[in-house]
Amino acid sequence: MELSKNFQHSDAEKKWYAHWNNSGYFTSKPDNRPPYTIVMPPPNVTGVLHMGHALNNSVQDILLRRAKMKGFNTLWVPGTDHASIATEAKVVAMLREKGIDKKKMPRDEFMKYAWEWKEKYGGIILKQLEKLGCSADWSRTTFTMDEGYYAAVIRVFVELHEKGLIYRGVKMINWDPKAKTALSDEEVVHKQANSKLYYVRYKVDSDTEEYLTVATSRPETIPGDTAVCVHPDDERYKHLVGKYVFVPLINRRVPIIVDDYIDLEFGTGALKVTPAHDINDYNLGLKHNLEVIDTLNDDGTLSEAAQLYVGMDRFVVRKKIVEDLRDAGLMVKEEDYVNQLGYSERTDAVIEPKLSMQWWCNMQEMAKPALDIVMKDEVEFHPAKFKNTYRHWMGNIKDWCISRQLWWGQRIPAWYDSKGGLYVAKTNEEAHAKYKAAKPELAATEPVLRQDDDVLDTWFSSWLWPMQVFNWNEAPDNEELKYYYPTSTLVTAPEIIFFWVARMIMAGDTFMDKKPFDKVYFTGIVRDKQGRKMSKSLGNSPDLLQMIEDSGADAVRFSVMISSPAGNDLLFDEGHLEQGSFFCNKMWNAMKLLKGWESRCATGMDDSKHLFAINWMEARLAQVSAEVEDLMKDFRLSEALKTIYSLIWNDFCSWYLEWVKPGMEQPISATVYEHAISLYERLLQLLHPYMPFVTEEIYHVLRDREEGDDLIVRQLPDYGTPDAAILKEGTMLQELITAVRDTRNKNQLKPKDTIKLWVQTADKDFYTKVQDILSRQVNAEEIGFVTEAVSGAISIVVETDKLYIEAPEATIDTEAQKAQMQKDIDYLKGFLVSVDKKLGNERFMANAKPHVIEAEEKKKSDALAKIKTLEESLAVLG
RNA sequence: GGGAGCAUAGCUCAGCUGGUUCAGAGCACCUGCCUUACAAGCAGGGGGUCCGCGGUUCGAACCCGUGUGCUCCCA
Repeated sequence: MELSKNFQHSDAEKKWYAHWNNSGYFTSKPDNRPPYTIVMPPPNVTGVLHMGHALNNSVQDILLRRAKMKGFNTLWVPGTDHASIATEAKVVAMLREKGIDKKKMPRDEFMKYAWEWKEKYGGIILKQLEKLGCSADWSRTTFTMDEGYYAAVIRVFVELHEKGLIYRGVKMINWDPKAKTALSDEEVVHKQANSKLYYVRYKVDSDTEEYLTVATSRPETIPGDTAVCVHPDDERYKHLVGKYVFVPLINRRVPIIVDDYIDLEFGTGALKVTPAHDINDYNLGLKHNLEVIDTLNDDGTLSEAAQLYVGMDRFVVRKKIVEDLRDAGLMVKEEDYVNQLGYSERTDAVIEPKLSMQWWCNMQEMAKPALDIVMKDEVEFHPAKFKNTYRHWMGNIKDWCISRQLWWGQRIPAWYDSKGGLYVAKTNEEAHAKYKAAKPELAATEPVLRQDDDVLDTWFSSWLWPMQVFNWNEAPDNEELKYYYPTSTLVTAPEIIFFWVARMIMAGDTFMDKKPFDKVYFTGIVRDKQGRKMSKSLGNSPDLLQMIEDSGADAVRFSVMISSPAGNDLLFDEGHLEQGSFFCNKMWNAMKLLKGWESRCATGMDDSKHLFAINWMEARLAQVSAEVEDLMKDFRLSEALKTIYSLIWNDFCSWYLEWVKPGMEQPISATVYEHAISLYERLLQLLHPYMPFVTEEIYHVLRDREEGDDLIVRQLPDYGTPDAAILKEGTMLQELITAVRDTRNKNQLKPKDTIKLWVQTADKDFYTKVQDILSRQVNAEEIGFVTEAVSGAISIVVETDKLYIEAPEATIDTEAQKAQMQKDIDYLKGFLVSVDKKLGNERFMANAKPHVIEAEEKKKSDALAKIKTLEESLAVLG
C-alpha cells in the first residue's frame, strides 16, 4: 500500500467514527464491571457548536475513553435542552419571516410549528459533536421535552407544591420586554453602561416657590413616582420632611419621607421613589406603605397609568421626557454617569424590574443539605476554589422565579376556576376531579377550568437531568438508575454553577436522596487572543466545523486541550491548532519510517547493541504512564497531554527511533523491529483519549488487526516501576550527544565530516553499551578510551568524563575552549560557595530535613569532582 | 459594596506540601543543515531583578502583609 505523504484526517475521521459507532463501542448496558458515567450538559436545541462546547466535550470524551481503556463500563449520555426562551425566539422569528404573527395564533398551532422547527434543526449540534469524535451513546439521546421527561418535570412541580415549596405570588421580578417574560435572577447579566444622571426639580407643596431636586438615571419612570425620600440626618431637607411635592409634568402630590437607606453622597441626597420599577424602591414602598403605580406595559411601552407618553417605548420616552422637563424649566443639570445595568441573558434587552404575579420555588430547605454535600466533599469540586463561590450563593439563596410567559416548555400544571380557585395536579383530569370535589356547585355550572398559560423555566427541567435520563420518574427502582447513578463526573463551565450544578445537587438530594455525581470538573471559559469571552454576539468564535474540516478533529482537540488547565480560562490561539496538526503529521511519518523497515527484517541478528535503546524507551514509557495517571487523577489534562506529546516527539521520534534506525539499505533485526512496533502502539494508546482518530488510524496501519482489535477498547497495562538506572544512563547519553554536536557546530564541522572520539572515564561499561548509538549520533568513525589528554583534539567535559574530539576538518580554537572551561569553573566555584555556606550554617544543619542535607552534600562532591576534571583539562590545554 | 482569582522568557502558559546546580514547555527569534519518515522537518543556541516594597525562615517564584495593574462572579 502506498502511504500518503501526510496524515489525511478527513477519511480517517469518517471511517473510524463509523466503525466505533457500528461496533457498539459507544453503547453501554449494566454488567459486572464498575461503571463510569457522564451525563453530557445538554446543549440548547438552537445551539451551534462553539469553542466552549469543543472544550467541554473534548474533556468528557478524554475522561470517558481513558476510563474505557482502564476497564470501566463507560457510558456518556447525550441530549439537548429545549431552551424555552431561545427556542421560542427562533420560532417566532422564523414565523415572522413567513409573515405569520405569533400573537394571532392559537397555542396548539404555535407548538406544532415549534416541534417542526425542533425536528428539523434540533439535532444539528449533536451531529457536530460526532465530528469532534465524541464517544457518546447516541441510542440514549434525551430531550428535555420528551414525553417521559415532561412528565417528570410536572411531577416534581406538583410534589414541591404539595410540600408548600412552590407557591404563587406577586413580587418584584426581572422582566424581559423583548421576550415578554419574567426571568430568574441568574438569567440577568449585569453590564457596565454609560448613562446620564438627570437632576430634576420637584415643586414643594407650600406657599413659597420652593423646589426639591432629585437625581435619576431613569426619568421615564417619573410618572410612577409615589414619594421622594431623604435621609433623616440630612440638614438640607429637615424642614421638608412631612411635606409633599408634586411629581413633574403629571403633578401628582406625593409625600416626602425619610429613611436611612438613602445615600447622603449620591446625587442630591434626595431619591425619587418608584415602587413599581425598582427593587429598592419597592422595598421602601413596602416599608412606608406607598402606592404602587405600574407605568409600563409588557413590551416596554408606557401604560395608561403613566398618563403621559402612553404607548411609547421606554427609551423613546426617556428622550422625550428630558426635553419636556427642560422646556418646563424643571431640568437642573445632566451629567455623565457610569452604572450597572441588567440585561437579559438570552435577548440582551435591558431588564425592567417589575411587580408581577409569578410562580416561585422556595430554595431554603433544599439548599441546606446540598451545601453540606459539597462542603464535605461528597461531591468533589475541581478546582476546589469553586466551593467558596458555591457556599456564598447557597448561603444567600433566594426564592426561584420558575414561571415564564412563553409557550415552548412544560406548561405549568395549575388550573383556575372563575372564582380564583387554584388546582395543581399532574393532569387535566385530576385537576378537574379536585375542582368537582372542592366546589361541586360551581363545577356543575362552569365545568371547564382554565389552565395557567405559563411554562416553567428551562432550568426547572435541567435540574433533573442526571436522574431522568435514566427514567427516574417512571421506574425509580430500575436497574440502570441503580447502576449508573450517581454518575461519575460532571464536566461543565463555572458560569452555570448556580443555574445548574447547585440545582442538580438539590434535586438529586430531594428526590432520590442521593447526590447526582461524585465529582465536578469545571473547565475554563474560552477567550479570544484579546482575552474576550468567545460569544456569538461578539462574533469572535472561530468556525469550529471549518476548523475540523481544515485541520482535523484531533488537531482541534489538541489545540483546545493543550492550554486549558482546570478552572483556568483558555486563550484560544491558532498557533496551537498548527501545533496539533504538525503533531499528527509527525506521528504519521514515524509510522512511515517503521513501515519502511518491515521489508528489511532479518532473523538471527545480534540484538545486543539495541538493548540499551529498547530498555531505555520501555523505562520512559513506564515513567510517563505513571506521571499521566497522577495528572489525570487531579484533572490536569493539559499537563498530561503535554507530557505524552513530548514522550512521542522527543523521546520516541528524536531519540529512540534514531538509536535503533538501521543504516542505509541495511537489514533490521526482526525482534528489534517488533519491539519498535510494540512500543509505538503503546504510545499511541496512551495518547488515544486525547487524539482518537490519528492514533486509531496509525494503530491499524502498523499491523493487520483481527476483528475487534481496536485501540479504543485496548486495555491499558500497568507498566510498573521504571528502571531508574537506565533512565539516568539515557540522560547521560543524551548529554554526551548534545555536547559533542554542540562542539561540532561551534567548530563549523559539516554533518558529513566524521570525527574520532576519545573518552577518559571511570565507567567504561557504560560507553561500551552505548558505543554504537553514540558513534552514529555524533558521526564518529571511531570511539576509544584513553587515560590522558589527546593532543591536537578538541577537549570537552561532560559530567566528570573528559572527551577528546579529533576532527581534521576543524580549525581548533584553543582559546575558545579554555574560555568555556574557565567560565564553567567560575560558575561551579560560585555555586560551591553557596553550598558551603549552607553546609557551614549550624541552623541549616539543625533544621533541614536529612534528605535535603544529603542532597547538598552530593551537590558539593559533584561540583568538586567536576571542577577537578575541568581544571585538569584546562591545565593540559596550557 | 461583597467574594474569587491572576501578575514568571517577545507571546501563551507550566512550576503539585518552601530545599535535585537562583526556573520549564510550545510558539516566536538566531546559527547551520533540502542527512531518502517528516523543511508541517533535523541539529544547535540566545533570551527571565519570577509585578514593586516589606516580613517570616537556615533557605522564598512558592508562605504572610502591603501597594500597583488586570480578570471573573455576586449584589
